[in-house]
Amino acid sequence: MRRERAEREREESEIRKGPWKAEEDEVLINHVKKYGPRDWSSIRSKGLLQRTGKSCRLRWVNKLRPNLKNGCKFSLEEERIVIDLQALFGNKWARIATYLPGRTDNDVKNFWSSRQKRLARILKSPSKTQHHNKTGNGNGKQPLVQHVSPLQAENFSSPVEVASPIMAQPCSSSYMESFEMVKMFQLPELGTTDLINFDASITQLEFPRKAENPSMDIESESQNPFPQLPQLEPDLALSPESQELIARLEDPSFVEVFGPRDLLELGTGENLSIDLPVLEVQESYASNETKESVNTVTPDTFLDDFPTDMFDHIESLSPSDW
DNA sequence: AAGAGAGTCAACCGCTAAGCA
DNA sequence: GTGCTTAGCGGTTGACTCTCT
Repeated sequence: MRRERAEREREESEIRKGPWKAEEDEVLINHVKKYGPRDWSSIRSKGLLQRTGKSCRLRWVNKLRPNLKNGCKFSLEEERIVIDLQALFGNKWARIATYLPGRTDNDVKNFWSSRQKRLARILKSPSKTQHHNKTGNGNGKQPLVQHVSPLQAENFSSPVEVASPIMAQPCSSSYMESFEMVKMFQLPELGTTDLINFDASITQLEFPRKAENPSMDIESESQNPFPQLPQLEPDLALSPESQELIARLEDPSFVEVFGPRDLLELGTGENLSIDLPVLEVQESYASNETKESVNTVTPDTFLDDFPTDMFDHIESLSPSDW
């Protein structure tokens, strides 16, 4: 018994852990070249590497595999895809990653957990948000958000608004950066009083063709398979938790963190849709399985991090309040 | 300049399903 | 049918870097 354990310990001590060296990578690559991405455990049994097969596989899948977008931040389009597919599939990172060429499940998972952390941090920091309200340009009288009736909310699904203007920048930046971009526009020139028109204005700046001819997207949108959030009953009593969250939504820092698109999602529930750039997506959405998923949004979706009643009172942003 | 906190990334761990003897 | 091995997946952790105060 004791000998067995000692032997096991000795064996385990021979297993290398931690960061991979370039030489190890080379050995692993050579192995894959010879035998293909399989027989991972044989790498150790042949004495090529002191790594477990599991570790070898992971290294290959996450770092050494060809065509990986290593060191490249998620583009806005990729972010949008992850967000929407997470709402659809739940934490099925490997599955979501199949819609993102060059991305691994680990990438997706890391992206999502970062996002969740950011969200958690924002929701936990009332002091900071209060500070913003006091020191910001606004006098605090004008609400950051305006009430949107269910009827108005329906209009939010216009093609222009659905196709966010600052998407589709390969290998670009996060929501924060894109929001910086938005802020760079001279807001008064946009001559709008609500975010929807504001959004459309940016669309005109960036994608004039699309803005001139919104019907370009109608077709794709009508096929849009992504889940639409259910219309919630207005005038429901808010839980204290929701009231606090709504108070924070009025804070510009919330927008800075999640970006206007996220706020739109929260505000209307009509924007949980994207123009999917990747192949199989449309196809798979047509499947029965996916149709089911659409109707049963998983409990761990981004939106489910919020109390359900809070959406009743979320309203659209006025650019002048930014 | 230094420390704290946040963000990012790579790697490990535990669990499960599939394949096989 | 059962048990073992392997591959794959999702959760978690820890090191490192960046940013802010």
